[in-house]
Amino acid sequence: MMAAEKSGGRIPTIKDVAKAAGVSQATVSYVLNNLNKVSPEVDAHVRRVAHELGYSRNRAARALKTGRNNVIGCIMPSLLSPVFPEIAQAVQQRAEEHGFATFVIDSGLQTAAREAEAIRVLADHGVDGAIAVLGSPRPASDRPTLPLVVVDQPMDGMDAVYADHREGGRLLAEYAVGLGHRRVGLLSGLQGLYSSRERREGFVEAARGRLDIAWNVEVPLVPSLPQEAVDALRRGDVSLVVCVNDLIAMLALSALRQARVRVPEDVSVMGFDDMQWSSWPLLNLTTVRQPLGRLGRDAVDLLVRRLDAPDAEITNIILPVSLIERGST
Amino acid sequence: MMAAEKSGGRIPTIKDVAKAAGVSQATVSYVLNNLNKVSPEVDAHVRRVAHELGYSRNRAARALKTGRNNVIGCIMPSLLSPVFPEIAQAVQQRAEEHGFATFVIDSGLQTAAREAEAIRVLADHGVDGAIAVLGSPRPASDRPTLPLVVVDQPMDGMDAVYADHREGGRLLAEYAVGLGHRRVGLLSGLQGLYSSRERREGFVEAARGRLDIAWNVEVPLVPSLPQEAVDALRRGDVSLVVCVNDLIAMLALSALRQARVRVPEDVSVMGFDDMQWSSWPLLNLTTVRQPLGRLGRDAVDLLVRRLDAPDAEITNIILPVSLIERGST
DNA sequence: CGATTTGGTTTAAACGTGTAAATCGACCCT
DNA sequence: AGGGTCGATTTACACGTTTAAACCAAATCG
Repeated sequence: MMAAEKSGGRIPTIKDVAKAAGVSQATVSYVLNNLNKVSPEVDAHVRRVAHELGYSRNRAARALKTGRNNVIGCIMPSLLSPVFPEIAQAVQQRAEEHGFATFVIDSGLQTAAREAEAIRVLADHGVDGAIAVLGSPRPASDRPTLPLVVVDQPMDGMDAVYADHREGGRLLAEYAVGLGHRRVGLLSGLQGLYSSRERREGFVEAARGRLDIAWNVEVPLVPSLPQEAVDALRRGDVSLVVCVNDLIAMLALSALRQARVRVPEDVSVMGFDDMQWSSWPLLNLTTVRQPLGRLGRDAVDLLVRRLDAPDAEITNIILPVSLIERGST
Repeated sequence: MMAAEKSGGRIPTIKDVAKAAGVSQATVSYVLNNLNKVSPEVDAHVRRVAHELGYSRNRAARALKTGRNNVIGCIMPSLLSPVFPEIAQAVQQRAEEHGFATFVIDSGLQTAAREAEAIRVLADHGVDGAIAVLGSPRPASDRPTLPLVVVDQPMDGMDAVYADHREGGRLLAEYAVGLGHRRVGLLSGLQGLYSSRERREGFVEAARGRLDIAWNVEVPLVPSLPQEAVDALRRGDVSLVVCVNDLIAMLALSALRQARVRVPEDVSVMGFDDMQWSSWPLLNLTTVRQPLGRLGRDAVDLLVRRLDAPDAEITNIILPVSLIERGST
């Protein structure tokens, strides 16, 4: 009742507020942008009138003028894996602290084309920048015109933040040796992905001469194991299975369960990521933790910095990882 | 090289294109909006020039004129539970088919305030409408000025699409009776939530006189079980535990595992949702499937219909559910 | 053959905002 | 008292589009 109605149901503009308050549009604009250019009494009055009218600034118009939308994008290859939502959540929270809203986009798994598309859509829809977990090595520089912070891998000419995957692989190997394992199997990720490659190489390097890698199956990102992997697990010729990430570890646990192989009595399993569920008793997964929250937060900080200073020098942030011992080993 | 540069590095506007093509802005606009108002040869020429210049329409400006942003919001109480991402993914895909981009927002679990905030943010940021899974019963009608389609529950005066939760509860009860269970425990959801309430009531109604409900613990949405629930599970005085959703079923399985209770030998477990993981051997959960994908798709269809016809009559879509038998019973 | 239609194109006015520059008073100083 | 300062406010233009209305030639018609 008190609000709206005044101008015949139309949505109020700055002009309406100005008229109602008996000042100019500029004054209203100054007030609402918190530039303290106006006297306290006028300020208060304008604010009251604006509130009474239920006025809110039109984003399109202000974006048009300022070239800023205060929206950032967050491109994730999937929301179905639990890892990415954890990052996305951190991104969103930090972005909000900076006054940005977050636009989460699921770019899907068939990397190259859809990622470029996602970037294009974001740019078309006027976001200020984006943080992205990319599958493809290069971001199809078709439209380089969108400030991007890459997460989970370094990339030429771009800000990036990622965990020390190689060190994580090393930690897993050291721990396995310490536990007295000798023959191990690897469920590695697609070697086209930086993180998968690094993790595997870190492990293999540290394992050299101390662990026998009986087999090594490359598992794609889809949430099911290839038959080859299932066969390998069934073979029972290793005392430890090292997985490129917790999701695959979970699939491995599933497959082992189905094959009636006990964990950790018959075989041990290790993962990577320490996603939220890994600590649950049902999984209870020994794993390498990468600080997913910090990954997202640091990425946002980096992006905001870049938006403020487009010519700042490129920054790479490498985050530490740590081994989490649980019941699967 | 061929692109840009021409106007000194500045990002090209419609004016630049017009000048370069030797026509008026209006003509360019007509061409690029696919209104066929211009002759084929001019059309082709304008397109070529626009492409050469690397021109793309400025969203802020066109939003300013048209009042349409071609963006919809998708408000989810969490992305960490696997159910919501499944819906969100469906929403995004369908929205894209309609030419809308999707803005996923994690409203968090502490319902009321943050949901209103999410709606406000979306409205402020100029989305055309939103589809929302709400925790609170009423959407804080502070700012009703955003077309909303509610998912997972009906709501006065709004389009909604949701599964037949009550029928789902009934199915669970029938199935339990058929299996010969007698004493059951309930891990129900917050009774403030429509879906939780309906599921429980459907079950209780159909169970009346045929099943004894030994206990009933209300579990909040956080991903851990309250002590009371764990104690009840440990008591071992029931042959079946019925959970309000698969995530809680998963927690229950975890707790049972920790207590060294075997499933389904010692006790059976049933869930609700049929989220992606429930079919995995590790869980292998008997559950009621609600068509998560259709939920999202229908919601989007409803929303675009409303955007095109703001005065269309309110529609409620109720989707069927079905029982999925697996190994946990 | 002049008047009317028609299709293609342009002109020009919005859309709602931000902000530099101009304006306006009130106040101070010599 | 008159010129100068300074702070508060307004004027007025720009941002990049869309689109109704005007325009103009060429084709059509009575």
